[in-house]
Amino acid sequence: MSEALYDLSGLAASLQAALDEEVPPDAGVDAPAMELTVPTRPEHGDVTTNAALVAARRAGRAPRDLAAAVGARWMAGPGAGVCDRYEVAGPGFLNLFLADSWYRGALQRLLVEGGEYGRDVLPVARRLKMNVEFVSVNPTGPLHVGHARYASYGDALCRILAFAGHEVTREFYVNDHGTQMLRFGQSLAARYGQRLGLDTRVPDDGYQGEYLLDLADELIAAVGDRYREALAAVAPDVTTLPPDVTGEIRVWGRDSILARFRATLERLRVPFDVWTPESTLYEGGREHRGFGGEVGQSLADLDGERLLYEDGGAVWLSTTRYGDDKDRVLIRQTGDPTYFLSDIAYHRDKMERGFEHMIDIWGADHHGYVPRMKAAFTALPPHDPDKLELIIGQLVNLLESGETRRMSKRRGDIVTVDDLVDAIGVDAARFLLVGRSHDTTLDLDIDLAVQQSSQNPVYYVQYAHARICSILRNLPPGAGPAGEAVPAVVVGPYERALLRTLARFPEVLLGAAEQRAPHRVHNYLGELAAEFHVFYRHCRVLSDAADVTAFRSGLCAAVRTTLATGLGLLGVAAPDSM
RNA sequence: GCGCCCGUAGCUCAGCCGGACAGAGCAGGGGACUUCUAAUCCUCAGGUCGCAGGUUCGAAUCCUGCCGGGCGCGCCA
Repeated sequence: MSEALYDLSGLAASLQAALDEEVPPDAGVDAPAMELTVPTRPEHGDVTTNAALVAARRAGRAPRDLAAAVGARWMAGPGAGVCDRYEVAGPGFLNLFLADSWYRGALQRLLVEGGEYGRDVLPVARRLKMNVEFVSVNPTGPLHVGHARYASYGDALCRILAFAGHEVTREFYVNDHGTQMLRFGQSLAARYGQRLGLDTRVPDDGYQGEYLLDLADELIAAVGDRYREALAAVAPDVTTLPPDVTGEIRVWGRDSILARFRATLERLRVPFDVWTPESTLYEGGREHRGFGGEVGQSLADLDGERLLYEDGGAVWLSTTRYGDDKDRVLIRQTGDPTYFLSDIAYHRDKMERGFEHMIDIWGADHHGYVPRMKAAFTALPPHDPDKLELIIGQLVNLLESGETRRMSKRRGDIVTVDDLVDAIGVDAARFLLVGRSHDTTLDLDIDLAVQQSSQNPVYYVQYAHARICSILRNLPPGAGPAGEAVPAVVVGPYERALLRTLARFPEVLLGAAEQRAPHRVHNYLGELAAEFHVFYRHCRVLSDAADVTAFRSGLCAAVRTTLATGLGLLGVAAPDSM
């Protein structure tokens, strides 16, 4: 029997072949794909397929008759060695009751694949050179818990996409060019002045947060009173400072905050490959409409497409040509570029870097921006909207003992990522934040999270891993899984259940990657851990029978490896002991 | 007003590219530690899948319309 049969996709392929022999596929018709699943109810078999239901119409046969025919054909062929019996049930399901030999073969596969189990589930043809951009916060203040969600989601997604076979570059776009940065620089300058005893004031529309006082202290430590005179000359109004002074302060502040970002994200186990500052998009290159760099090139491209026009002293892009509901300004009346123009240049830059697919992860408060970004992207060569995928993550509602708490960075009223990690730890935070679909608003009650952190489901999963490590440590010498050899023991119900769950892992990963849904891995790990804990309660691993010990410890090793792989994909540690 | 997301057990949410009597965690009731880690296991209780239509052999899942909540609709980012 070929090794390929000992996993779900192998079984599915052989059943598909039997179906195709029974009902030759119609080249012209795109039939819905058959599915092979592990049913929740044991009487529905070890695995079940809807193949006959899906093909019945095309075959012009009754689903139950077709299921019986496919079952008989399959059992006479590839199923003979791995399946005890089959049943036709319900409207036409084909339920398979697998033999011990299949389970032993499945375990053997798991042991052979080890830590590689589940890797590269994507067919080669569908693997892409991808860029995933996420977090991308203005460097004007600390990262708050909302950012922690996108960081955790984006990071887990990147890990999953890469594990599934894509080549992934993780990127942080730094908005360091616009009005908000200007206000940030002025606010920092004012705080710096205050620390030097001047009566400089933070502008009304500036950043009032106290963290800028800390930053001002650091600035003094770095440059002393270098800007004192300039500030004293304009006090209390910092908005009239010479541009070179605010510029220097702004850049220093930006770099200082970016350094903090890096430290916090590293702590959260969210690494980035590339940090692209918006300001660099304006540097170098030939000028067009007064702008150099990637920005100038983008303007030239769009002019080439005849999509730019002037109105009211501003330069507009005709995004309506590509489905937006109104045109958008790229260059303001004042001559200043809009954020949108930078963003267009940024995406042009990513395309030039050769990515076959780009994912941007944005917060729901930016979703209104999607049509114009799509339109602009499509307007640029190669005019392919499918290369850009915009994922909108819903927001985090911060609750305080049941009451919604509003956060505002400019007011400085925030709960930071570091606060969260201090309170509940990285593992609990990451597991909590990717446990739900990105499409659902997440209610986060910090007090409750702290209170409940000890019963966070993450420990349930980690405990299963630690338990297995302990068991394997207690194995007498030579009693462990004997390499890849799986003894011919009878496979009991708990072992079977565990192996079926293990067998689902590649499909779970594929679904998580395709649907951009890390929470599927999260949920799967809970199921696998539960299945293991049940097995542990009912089956003694270290037994007197050498073959049983070898089989069960092999099974444990496979569970441990899969747990470790899955936890790793979520950025959560897999401890050897707890 | 228009657009996007959500509405499933007391709470927080899975399931949603159609499939067999709707799942988990937490909270609640009752049990199990001379045994490889009790951060565990077993068990009980708990639901008009927001409402109403439609498509289908089959709808929590797809379509339409309502209702409720969140977020947007700047020459801010």
